[in-house]
Amino acid sequence: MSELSAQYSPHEVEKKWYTFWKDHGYFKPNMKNDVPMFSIVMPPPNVTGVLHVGHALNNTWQDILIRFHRMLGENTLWLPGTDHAGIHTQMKVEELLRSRNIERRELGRDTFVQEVWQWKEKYGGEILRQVEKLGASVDWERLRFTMDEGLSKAVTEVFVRLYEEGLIYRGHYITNWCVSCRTALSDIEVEHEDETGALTYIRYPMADGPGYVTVATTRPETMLGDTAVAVHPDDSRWAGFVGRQVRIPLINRIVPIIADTYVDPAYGTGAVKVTPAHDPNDFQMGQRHDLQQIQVIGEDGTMTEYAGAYQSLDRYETRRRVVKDLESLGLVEKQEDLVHSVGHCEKCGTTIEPLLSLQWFVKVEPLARPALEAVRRGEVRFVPDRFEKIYTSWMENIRDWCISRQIWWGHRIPAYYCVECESVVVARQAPSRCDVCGGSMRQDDDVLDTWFSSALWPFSTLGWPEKTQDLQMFYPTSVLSTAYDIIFFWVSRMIMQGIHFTGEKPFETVLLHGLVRDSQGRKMSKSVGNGVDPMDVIEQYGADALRMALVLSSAPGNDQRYSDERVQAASHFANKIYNAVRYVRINLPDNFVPDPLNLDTPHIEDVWIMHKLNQTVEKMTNWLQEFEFGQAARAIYDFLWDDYCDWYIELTKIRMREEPRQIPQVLSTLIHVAEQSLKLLHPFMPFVTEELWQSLPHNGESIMVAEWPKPLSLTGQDRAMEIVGRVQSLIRAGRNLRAEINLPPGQRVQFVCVADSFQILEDWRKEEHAIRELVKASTISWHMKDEGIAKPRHALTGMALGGSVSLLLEGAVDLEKEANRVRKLLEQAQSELDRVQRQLKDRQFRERAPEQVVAKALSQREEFVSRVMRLKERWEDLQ
RNA sequence: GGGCGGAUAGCUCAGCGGUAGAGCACCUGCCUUACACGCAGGGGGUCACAGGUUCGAAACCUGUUCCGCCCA
Repeated sequence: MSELSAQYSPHEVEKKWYTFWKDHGYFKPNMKNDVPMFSIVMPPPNVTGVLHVGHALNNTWQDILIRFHRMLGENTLWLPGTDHAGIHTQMKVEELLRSRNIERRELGRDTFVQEVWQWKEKYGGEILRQVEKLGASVDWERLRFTMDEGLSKAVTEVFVRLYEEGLIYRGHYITNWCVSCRTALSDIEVEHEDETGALTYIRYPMADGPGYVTVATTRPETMLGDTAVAVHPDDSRWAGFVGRQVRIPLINRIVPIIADTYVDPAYGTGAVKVTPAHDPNDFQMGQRHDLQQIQVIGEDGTMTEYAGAYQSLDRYETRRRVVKDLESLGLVEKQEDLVHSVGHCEKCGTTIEPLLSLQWFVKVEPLARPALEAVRRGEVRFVPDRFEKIYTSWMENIRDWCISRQIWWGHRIPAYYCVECESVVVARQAPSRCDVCGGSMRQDDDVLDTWFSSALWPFSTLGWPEKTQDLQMFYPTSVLSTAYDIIFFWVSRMIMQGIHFTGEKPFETVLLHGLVRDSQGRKMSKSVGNGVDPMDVIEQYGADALRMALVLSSAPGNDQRYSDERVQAASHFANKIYNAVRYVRINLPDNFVPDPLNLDTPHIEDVWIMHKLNQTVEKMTNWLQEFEFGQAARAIYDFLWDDYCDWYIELTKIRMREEPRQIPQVLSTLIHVAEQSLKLLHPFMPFVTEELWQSLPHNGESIMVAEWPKPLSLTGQDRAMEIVGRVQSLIRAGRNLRAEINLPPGQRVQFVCVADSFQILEDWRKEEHAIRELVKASTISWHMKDEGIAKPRHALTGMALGGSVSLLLEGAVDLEKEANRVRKLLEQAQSELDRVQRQLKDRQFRERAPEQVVAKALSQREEFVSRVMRLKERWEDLQ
C-alpha cells in the first residue's frame, strides 16, 4: 500500500494477506504431540445459504479463539464445512426447476438428486467464499460436507447400531405434518404462535335417547374423524353419560362416551371430542381405550375419502362448511373467540397438521441420561452457564425423535423391505435378497432428518468410525461456538451421540452467542427485508471493521443490535492505528535496527507505556481465556487509542526533538509497543494488523504465527505510573484553563505551577519539556506551595493532582468571573472532602473496609485538604 | 402456567461490592507535518420502582412494574 496515503484502505490488503496465509499453510495444525491441543469444528452453515451477520459474529468469535491459541503455540485446528440442509435445499432446487416448468416427480428420484448435486457443486461454495472474506483461518484441506462419503458412512453406521441396540424403531404415530413440505417434522421443528381462532361448541346428539353432549373445538373439521367423546371420570355432571353413545353429526357415526383422566373438567363443557388420527393427546387416549383411528385429512391438506361429502376439499374450506352445515342443523351452540397456540412449520410457515403416519423414531431417553450426566458433572461446560439449566430441563423431559423425512435429498434410511414377505432389514450394505423368503428388497424411500447427521459432526468430520490420527488428536474438541437457539436441535444431540458412539463428550465448552438484531432491535428476516448483508459491510468498511464492531458489542449469550455507526467507528480505529504506525515509519531512518529494550536505565515515559502494555497483555490473556471477547477488544482499543496514540506518541514527538540522543531508544520502544499491541489486536482485526506488522521491523514470516505477548518484567513501574499520572493531570488542568478563555491552540502563554511537595515538584520537572509543549507554555515557573511567591491576580487557576496550575494573561482575565469559578471549584472540593472525612471518621469503615480502600481514602483526604486550602487562598486573593 | 434475560447519559451498550464509563450524537476551539476517518476542551445520568443485607449497593437478596425470549 502507498507510503504516502493518509488513509487506510482495507480492500487490496485483505485480499493479499488471506492468499498469503493460505499459501504458506498457516491454517493447518502443527500436529505436534508435545504442545496443548485446541480444536473447533465450525457449525456447518447450509450449503444453500449465504452468510448473515450471525454467521459473521460466530465465525469471528471462533477465529479469535483459533488465532489466539495458534499464537500461543498450540496444535490448533479449525475444521470448516457445510450442511446439506435436506428440506431447505430440496425446496430451493425444486423452485429452480419449477421456473423451468419441471416438477420433481416427473424427473424421478435419481435424476432429481443428481440435479441437487449439480446445484451444490455450482453454488454450494458461495458461503465458504464468504467465510474466507471474513478472514477465517480455517484448515481448508479438512473441509467437510455432511453428505461426503465418509460422513455418510458414519450416518449409516450410527443408524444401524442404534437400530440393533433397540434405540431406533418404526411405527404408526401422530407426527407433525407439513402439508406444504409434504413431510413429517420433529417436535422442535414446529414453531408455536398465538393466534385468534374460534372455539366452536358443537352438540352431539345422544344415539340412545334424547339430549346431547356439547363439545368445544378449535378445529371443527376434525369431527369427521371423531371416534369417541371423553369426560373426566370424577366429573359429576357427566357421571351418567359414560358408557352411552352419541351420534357424530354430518358423518353419522355412533361413538362411545368414555372416561379418561386426561380430560380437563374446567375446559369448555368438560366433554371433549376424540380424534385419534389427528391429535396427539387424542391419539394416546385412543390407545388407552382401543379406539378406531380414522384419517380424514390427507398428506396434502385436503380431506380424504373418510370425510364423506367433504372429500377433496381443503382443510380450511371444510372447517367453514362443517360449521355452516352444523349451524343449519341447529347443532352449533355458540362460537367464542379464543387465542390459542398454533404450530407452524419452521421452514415454510404453514400450519402444522398433526397426522397419523408410519415413521422412524429414535428412543432418546437412554441416550439423554449420560448426556445429562456429562453436563451435570461439568465435563461439558456452557458459557454462559445459565444455559445449562435450559439444556437440562429439556433433556429431562425429552421425547422421542421423529427422524424420517419424506423428501429425496439427504441420507436415505438404510432399511430394506422384502417385496414378498414384508420382512425388514436394517443394514450397512443393501441386501440383495430377503433372508426369509428370498424375495427382492426395496430400500426405504425416506431420508433422515438433517440434524441426525449434524449430531455426528464433531467426530464424523474427523474420520469416525475409522480410528484416524485426526480423531485421536483433535477429539474431544475444545470449544463449540454457536447460537443459543440451536441448543435443542444440535448441541444436545451432539452430546448424546458423541458420548454414545465415542465414549467421550464431543467438546469441553459450549460457547453461546446471541442473535444479531437490526438497529431497532428487530429480528433480521427476509420477509421484513431488514437483513444486513455482511458482504456489503465488508465491501464498504472492510472485514476487520465488521469483525471489531461485532465483537465490541457482543457478550456471551446476549442479543445485540447491529449498527452501522459501530462499524464506522471500528473502521476509524483501523485508520487510527494505520496512522500511528505510519508515524513510527516516517521517523524511522533507513535500515533502522531496533535496540534491545534498555530496561536497566529506562526513561520514565518508556516504563510507563511498557507497564500499560503489560497490563493490557494480562487483561486480554485472561479475558480471552474466559471468552470475554468484548472486554478484550475494548482493552486493546483503549490502550492503542488513549495510551499509545494520545499520550505516548505525543510525548515521543517532544522527546525526539528535545533529546536527540534518545531517538534510538524512543524508536525502539515505539516499535516494540506497536508490534506487541498489533499482536494483541491480531485475533480481532487480522488483516490490518498483518499489514502493519509487516511494514515494521519484525522477526518471522507472519504475525499470525508470531508468539502471543507476555508481560515483560520492569523496574520502577509504580513510580512511572505515579509520575506520568501527575503529569497528565497537570497538562489536562492547563489545557482546561486555555479552553476556558478560548485561547488559540498555537498561542503560547505563561504558566505558574505550584506543587504540594518537593517530590511532586521534582516529578513534574522531570517532564518539564513535555508539560511545556503539551500546554503550549511560553514559560513555566515552578514553585513549592509555601514559598510565599508573589501571587499574580490576573490569572486563571486550576487544580491538578498534587498541586495547582495558573495561566497568566494580563487583560484576558475577568476577575469577577474568575472568583466565581474558583468558588465553584472550592465548593466541589469541599463536598468531596466532606465525603471522605465522613467515611474516615466511621470506625466501622476503618475496621472493615479493605486496606487498599482505606489507604485510598486517606490519600484522597490529603489531596482534597490541600486542594481546599489552595482554592481558599486563591479566592481570598481575588477579593 | 413454568423458566430465562433485559431496564445505566439523547441513542446503542459496557461495568456487576469501594467517589458513574465508552462509542455515536450534542456544544466550544483548532487543517498543531501520523491521522479532520483527526486533536484539545465541555455539557449531559435520584444506574426502572419499593424494601432488605453491608461500614459502603448501579452491582448481592426479596418483591413490584414494563420489554423481550424459551418451554408447556
